[in-house]
Amino acid sequence: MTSRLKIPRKSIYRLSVYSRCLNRLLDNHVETVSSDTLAKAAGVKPAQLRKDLTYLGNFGRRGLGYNVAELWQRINSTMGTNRLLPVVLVGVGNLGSALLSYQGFAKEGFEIIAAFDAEPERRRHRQSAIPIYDMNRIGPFLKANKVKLAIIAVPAEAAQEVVNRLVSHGIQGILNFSPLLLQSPPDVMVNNVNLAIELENLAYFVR
Amino acid sequence: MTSRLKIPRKSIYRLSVYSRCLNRLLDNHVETVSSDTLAKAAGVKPAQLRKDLTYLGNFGRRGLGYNVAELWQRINSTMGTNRLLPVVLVGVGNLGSALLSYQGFAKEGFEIIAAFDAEPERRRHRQSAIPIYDMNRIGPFLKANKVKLAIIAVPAEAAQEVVNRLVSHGIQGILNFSPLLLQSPPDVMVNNVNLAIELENLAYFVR
DNA sequence: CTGAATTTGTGAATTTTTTCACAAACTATT
DNA sequence: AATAGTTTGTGAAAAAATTCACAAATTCAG
Repeated sequence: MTSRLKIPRKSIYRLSVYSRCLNRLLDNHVETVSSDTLAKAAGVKPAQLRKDLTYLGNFGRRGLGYNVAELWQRINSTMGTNRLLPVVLVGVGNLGSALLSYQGFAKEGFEIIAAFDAEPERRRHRQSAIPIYDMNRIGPFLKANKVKLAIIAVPAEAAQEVVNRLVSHGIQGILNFSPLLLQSPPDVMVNNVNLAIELENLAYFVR
Repeated sequence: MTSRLKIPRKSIYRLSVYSRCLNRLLDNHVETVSSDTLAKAAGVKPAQLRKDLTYLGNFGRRGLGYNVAELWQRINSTMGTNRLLPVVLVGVGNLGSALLSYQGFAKEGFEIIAAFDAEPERRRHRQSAIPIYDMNRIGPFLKANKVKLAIIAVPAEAAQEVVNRLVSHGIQGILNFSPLLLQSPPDVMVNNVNLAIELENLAYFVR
């Protein structure tokens, strides 16, 4: 029941989507929502939504639906989103500097506490409050701050080396924006975001 | 056999990954590659790779592997990546302006030919050669340039309206960076990239 | 040319994910 | 308090995706 590790990866992913939809319902002071309504908002089938929610326990009210606040609570405590999670960014080029000033992360419970770059002095042009350090300081920093998550947005040719380094310093999750497949130990989870692939994928269907 | 619409979505996605791996092999003047080697590079199982490739026909040589150049050809002609596809960007905020200067797209066969924003005069600070227009000029532009693909990176509250507008002007594929589920007709394909969700997903497994 | 070693292509088995469909639980109304 | 109307929770069915495993094709070394 509460054994968290059994929740399928895809369900986890969708739970995030639900949480986001719930935010909007909370904003609008909606108290109760049915699987049908929420599923529509999240772009999934109602049965799938209910199936996903059963991993969190049973707390819907038949005939009425789910209490928005409670559902939000449950999802977020399961996802561990209630505390701000420290994250570091590696690579402050075009994409990296955009991610630095991207407001979205903070809003969702993540805090980029520092950025690292091979040439930090080149990146000083931003007024962001987030410090940008030289790569060679990353090891001690990660240990001192117990950082477990990293976003990497470095050029393809540097990516693998960065990963090795991060892993050796205890990083457990990596969000990779480099257009390259990264080798990593099985206990380190890597999520890849490849913008070019996303577009290509789209282009195929468009013809 | 050649009926393209039958290739599963996920296979299409992986084909892009293979193509990218092949690029590197081509750079290194490797002539032949086995499913085993390529699969390893792409992070999939060999059997899955071969299964995916059967959608493109049979052209591997048993005992030897695949001709790198031919395989690349086949994948790219199937994916339609041989010609530069025009794309527009809507929303030139933090993320949008990063995408504008992101070199990756052009390298992969896409060309952002224009950007649009509700307040284009605010966005003039970049030295990019790509013109930034006011949103109200988007309709005629899309028609004149036969643009079928759009990237949207606008705030959540504006996203749906932008989609409606794009769709009404013939856009067929949308790469959505807004943290919101978009309603769209079934014949318009939307790929969502939600950075916060990716991180959250990672965070769950990290604890 | 022969035989050992590779590697593809693919039906079939397996696993995973999604969907169905309906009894049970509850609400709301009168 | 009875009835009609919702909506959940979930086994079971279906569909989709992945993996297995092996015959057939081919290479390559000697």
